[in-house]
Amino acid sequence: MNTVAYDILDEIIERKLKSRHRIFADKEKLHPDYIPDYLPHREEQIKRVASILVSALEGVRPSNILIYGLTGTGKTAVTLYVLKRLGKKAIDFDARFKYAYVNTRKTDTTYRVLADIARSLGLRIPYTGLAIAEVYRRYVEALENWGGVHIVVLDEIDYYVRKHGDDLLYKLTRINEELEHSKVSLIGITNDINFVENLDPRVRSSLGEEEIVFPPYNAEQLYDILMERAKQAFNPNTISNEVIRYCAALAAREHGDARRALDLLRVAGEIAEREMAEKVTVKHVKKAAMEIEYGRIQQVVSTLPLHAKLVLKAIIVLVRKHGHATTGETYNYYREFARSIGLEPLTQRRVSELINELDMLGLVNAVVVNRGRYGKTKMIRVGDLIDVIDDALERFMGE
DNA sequence: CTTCCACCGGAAGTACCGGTAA
DNA sequence: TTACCGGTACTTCCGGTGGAAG
Repeated sequence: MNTVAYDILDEIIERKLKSRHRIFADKEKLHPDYIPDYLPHREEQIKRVASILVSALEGVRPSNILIYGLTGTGKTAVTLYVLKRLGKKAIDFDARFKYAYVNTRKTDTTYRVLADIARSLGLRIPYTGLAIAEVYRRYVEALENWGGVHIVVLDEIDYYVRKHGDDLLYKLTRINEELEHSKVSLIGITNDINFVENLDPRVRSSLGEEEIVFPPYNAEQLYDILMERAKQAFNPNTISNEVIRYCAALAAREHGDARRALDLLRVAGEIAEREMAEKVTVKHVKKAAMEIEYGRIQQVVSTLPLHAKLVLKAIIVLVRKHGHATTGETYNYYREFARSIGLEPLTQRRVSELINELDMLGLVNAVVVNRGRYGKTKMIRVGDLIDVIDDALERFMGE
């Protein structure tokens, strides 16, 4: 009896192990953070970035760079690609060259941004406890002791500036005035082109010494990108041109987002593998599109603070009833709901902010409207994913 | 043309937490 | 141990506002 159970288990494990390598040869090649050796349709941008930064190898401070482009247009990939190459060359040239990369959406406080920059020089900075001025002091000190060219990449700076203003940017653009033996160059990456307008003019002119625009990819270019990666990521004969073309077309519809296209391809492959299919098909891609969207919602909803969940629930109930909701309606419903489960409700001011946060997370759509005599409020709507959101909400309501 | 609704959203402040340095 | 720091998650206060109604 036992042997039978083991046989079954063995078989499952064996089949699982076999199937794991059936579709993918090297899934890493499709990972969002992977930087490939070849970036199709970005030769221009690579040249620009590289020609600006090479002077670092001679110890000369390169101009600051501001990079614009929508999500998934290769901004981060190109920047890191050039910096990595330069880092290797620096060894041959015996040049003192280092770089820091900070995504200011993920690392979204002044302290942590500065700490990460300082850490890239090998400093040990505690997670908390120090004054920001102290972290800055240590960074400057380390730069002076080191004496090289430090390139600081601030990715998605529009998010940081919106939240905390441009004080840090101002400080960093002027840091060279305090330095004698070292130099610092900044590379700002943003997908919001308008964001520069609300920068301090001094910061704007300094950061924008050089500006590079990354246009969106079209379907054909996306196809080339996917093809290039698919060759490495998939086993032969597991994926067709048709499937790749389909992924490219889907992503092209969304402002030519290459990351999206690669995600689709990777998840489609995972689904095919799970289903023990021989090949990835268009059907798998369609499933992947759904799975990515559902997964995102589950993830976002599950990490929402309790009161944000209650507010979201209130919105869903009201939208189901009337097709839309306003801040006032939402607040009244939320307040009674919170009281009914023995919670002290938050203020309307705070709830108004929570609604904005839900909007930014893409769970709801809130637009400020003026209804004349009937006042000014936010019109809140929820897309066709309302049922998916509600499902996730029910599942994670008890934290 | 003026009123006035139903909010918006900035500013300042409070409480708390996890942490450091000396 | 004590003084202090930054971040989070709020509250309190309040001036501001576009446009339908009067």
